[in-house]
Amino acid sequence: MSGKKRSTPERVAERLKAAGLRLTPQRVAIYRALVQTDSHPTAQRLYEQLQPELPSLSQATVYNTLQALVEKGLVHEIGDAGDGAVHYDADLAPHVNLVCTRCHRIDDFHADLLAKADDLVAAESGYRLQGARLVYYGLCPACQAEVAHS
Amino acid sequence: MSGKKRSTPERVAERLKAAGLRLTPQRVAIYRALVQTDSHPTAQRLYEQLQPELPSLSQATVYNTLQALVEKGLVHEIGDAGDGAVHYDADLAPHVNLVCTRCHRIDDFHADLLAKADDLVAAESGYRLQGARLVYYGLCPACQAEVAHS
DNA sequence: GTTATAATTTAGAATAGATATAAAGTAATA
DNA sequence: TATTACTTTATATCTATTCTAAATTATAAC
Repeated sequence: MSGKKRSTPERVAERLKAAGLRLTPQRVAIYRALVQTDSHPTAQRLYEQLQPELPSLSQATVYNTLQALVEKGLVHEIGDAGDGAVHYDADLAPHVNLVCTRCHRIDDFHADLLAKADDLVAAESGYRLQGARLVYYGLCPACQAEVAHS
Repeated sequence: MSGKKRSTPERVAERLKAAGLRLTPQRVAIYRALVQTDSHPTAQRLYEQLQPELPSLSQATVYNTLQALVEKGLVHEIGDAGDGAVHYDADLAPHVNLVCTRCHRIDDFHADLLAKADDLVAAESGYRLQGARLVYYGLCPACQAEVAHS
């Protein structure tokens, strides 16, 4: 809900590497931008924001990179906020997103109570959780089985 | 997660009326379809499903109706599940949505623990909550003020 | 350092979910 | 039944996202 510090920018590169991603200027810039903001930007927003810094950046790269980051579990998709665009968040700690249905802003709300729900949900549902927001992302039991066989 | 009964179809009409919406066959059909399913359909899905029953139905009507239902608080937008389309749910009780990042299905998970979070979030954030899912939809304080003045 | 190669970026075209528009139809009220 | 505002419809349009093919580049091996 505030300009609270999110994460250490210096570790952005190492975290990308640790995830098995090649270290390109585009990826570093996109991931760093996400880590440094609380505003849950869309792909378009990131593209516009990084234009000055990376004039050759293409929209496809932003989308590709975001997809890679989500797959590696470095950022979470928040989904759309009624504005028809997907929002992204690099804050992986369990927290509530408050989505304004009028102006489409997304605020954060941290509450210890919510952390306790994670284990319960995971255990009883059979999902493998990939995040803990007010929407839980994960693989359903059927998909876990299919992935294991491939 | 199961074929659990959702709501009484007979009350679909009265609930539409109580919300101040005109009673058209299209609206009744769309709202009833949402109330009767656990599958969190998209606008497109609803359109296809209702084709046999209402051959003249247009996509715009589905979108218009869903928007009206959301505005009146009769259904919730779940947002997209990684498939680029917005999903809808007529189950207004607080519950977790489990979104599979692979096959994009959305399951439900009810937990009493979550109900307790509502009041806390509402009180401390200043939002007026319109729903309680793992994403909370509502109006932010700024929007509440603006709406009050118009 | 070079080189090889597989991943990545790029620009632009293509796709598809969602919205806007204007005309025709219809529910609700008196 | 007549009126009127609200709805529906079909079509055109918008725009977020994905796809494609060619050019580029990060990484590892030499």
